[in-house]
Amino acid sequence: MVSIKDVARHAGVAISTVSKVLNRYPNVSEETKIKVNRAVEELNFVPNSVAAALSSKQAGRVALLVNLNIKTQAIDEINMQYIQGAINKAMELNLDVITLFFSMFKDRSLEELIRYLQSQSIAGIIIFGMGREDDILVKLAESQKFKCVITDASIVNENTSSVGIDHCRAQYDVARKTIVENNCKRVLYISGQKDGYSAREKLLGMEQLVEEMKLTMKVKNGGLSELLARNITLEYGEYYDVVVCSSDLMAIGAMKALIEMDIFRPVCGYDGIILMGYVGKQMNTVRQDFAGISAAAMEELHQLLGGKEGRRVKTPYSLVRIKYKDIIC
Amino acid sequence: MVSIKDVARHAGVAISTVSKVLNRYPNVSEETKIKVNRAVEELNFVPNSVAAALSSKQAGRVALLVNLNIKTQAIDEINMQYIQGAINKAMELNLDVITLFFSMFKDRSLEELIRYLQSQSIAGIIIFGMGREDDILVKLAESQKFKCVITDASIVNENTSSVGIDHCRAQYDVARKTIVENNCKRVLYISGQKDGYSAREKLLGMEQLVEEMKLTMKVKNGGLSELLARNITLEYGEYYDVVVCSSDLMAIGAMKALIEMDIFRPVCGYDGIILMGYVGKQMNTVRQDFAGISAAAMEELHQLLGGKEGRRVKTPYSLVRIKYKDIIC
DNA sequence: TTGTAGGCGTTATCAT
DNA sequence: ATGATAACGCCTACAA
Repeated sequence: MVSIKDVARHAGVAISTVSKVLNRYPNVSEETKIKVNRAVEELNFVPNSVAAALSSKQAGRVALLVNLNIKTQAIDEINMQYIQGAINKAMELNLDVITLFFSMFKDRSLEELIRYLQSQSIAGIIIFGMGREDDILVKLAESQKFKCVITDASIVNENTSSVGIDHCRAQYDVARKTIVENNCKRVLYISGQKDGYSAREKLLGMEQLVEEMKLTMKVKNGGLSELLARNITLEYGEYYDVVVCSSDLMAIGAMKALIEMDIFRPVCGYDGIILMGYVGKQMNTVRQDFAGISAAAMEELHQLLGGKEGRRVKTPYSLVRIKYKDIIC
Repeated sequence: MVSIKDVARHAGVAISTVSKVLNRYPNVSEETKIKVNRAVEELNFVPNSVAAALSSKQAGRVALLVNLNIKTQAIDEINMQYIQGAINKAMELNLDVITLFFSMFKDRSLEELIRYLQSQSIAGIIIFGMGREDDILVKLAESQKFKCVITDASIVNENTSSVGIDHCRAQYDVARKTIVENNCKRVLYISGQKDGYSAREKLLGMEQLVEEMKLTMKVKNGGLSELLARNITLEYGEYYDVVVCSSDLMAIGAMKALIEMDIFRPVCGYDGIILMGYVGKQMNTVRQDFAGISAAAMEELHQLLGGKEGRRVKTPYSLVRIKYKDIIC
């Protein structure tokens, strides 16, 4: 393996000089820069990121914490895009990434988790799909031991940013569109995890809408479960004009139930997953660009690692209907 | 951060002694082992794997190479299970993992790829879902610069193992079952990527079956594309008794086409993905335990890193029908 | 502006 | 059986 030492020798300068050039320090003459860069080229030198990570605590090792729910593989799509977007952006930014799953820490303490991350020389973490029930992770962010970016939540402090779409507005938008299109009055709203961060925001959006349009609304907690949403719909569906769901999976459960009941009610979902195209009936939904969100999260983490303060970053969304013909290829 | 040095001091021994205890070297007295382990406990010491990786080339850093096809997110399920199974097993075995995607190396040379992996101190790699067209990866395995495990292929050499189910038998089994159940004679077989490793094996299984049962068979290349399978079925479906597909996605495409054509033909798939439950019509398919396969792959890589020779590892499979009711939760 | 040298936390090779 | 000590490859004061 060709090391910085070889480059230094080849270029006729000191090791530290090479390091400075590589890390774009000021106070290096154009001339030596060129010498060094040529040596790098000629030797095909690629810096060893492991050594870099060991040497400086600043080095960008990043952990992805993914909330992988084994039971609903249908939404692996979302996590996969999260992972993909993050890793690709990380490569661009020259950050090293390790991927971890919530389940790995289910019965570990906060301290253990922190020690594990430290043993991996992790400087920053991104948490995907955290809910209120994942209290270790909430505490992890609040401990501020690491730079931290969270999607779909709203913890913000000096070392923590949140990235994601405006759930309140998005939920409002998609529900309004569906309701107006179908001229509905009585809304059955199947919400997500109780006490989830985004669940609260979405509910807020619904309440605004209800007030504004003078609707009536029944709220049931579907726990992000397709089955629960199905059962709720079987029980209450016929008494309402529209079923608004805070996730596509629940929307699918609701729609399948309605089809079985042989009654028509418009249903709208939330997320924009491909699976929506396989259900037969089209529904309005909110398309989030998950890969984009996680790329933005990585970018934001990069900023935090560079010393910037935590903040809230809003990402764009759009309203769509997903058709089978559009998604197959 | 508490380091090996602290442990040494706390236990009243030398650093190297601690290291020996931690890595289960022989020639350490019971007494000192106990002393050291107590110190480890008391200080909550967790070894820094980055430093270990830097110090010893043996250290187990592993790269996952995943073939992520952005266009067919429906099968992210498979890759997600691969990733999950591998990472969980790696944690068990104390191996560090980084995840990479084929797309990152699309227009890079083999040498660049090797250098990149070396710069990450990677000792072993697992390649998921490689096809013949990914020639860089084939060369990567053949270069033997790293210990290597491959799923769904069959490169085996001193430093390379292959892990996966017996595609020839599995394809034979699922097709036979479907054909016998429906008493078919004329088979339309939609195969996968031309020249893919597993595609060849599956075709072999079909040819055996055709000969054995005295069937006639037309083989069309569906390129693992739902759309292509759909079009093939639209064109040829009616002239055959059964449509055998070498992937679930293609089976779904075929089934949807048949439903549109309003004719019934049994269809069978391959992989056992959840999406099969959303199509409405049940089909026979081969269920592979992808997480199990990748766990086995990681285990095998661990063996290779420990000095064992490459080999072929067969994993189990089963024939199933996936029903909507079974998969929702 | 450039170079020297110490350190990051381990592992591994020697002596002892 | 145990302990110094030199790597591993890089970063970064600090000195020149």
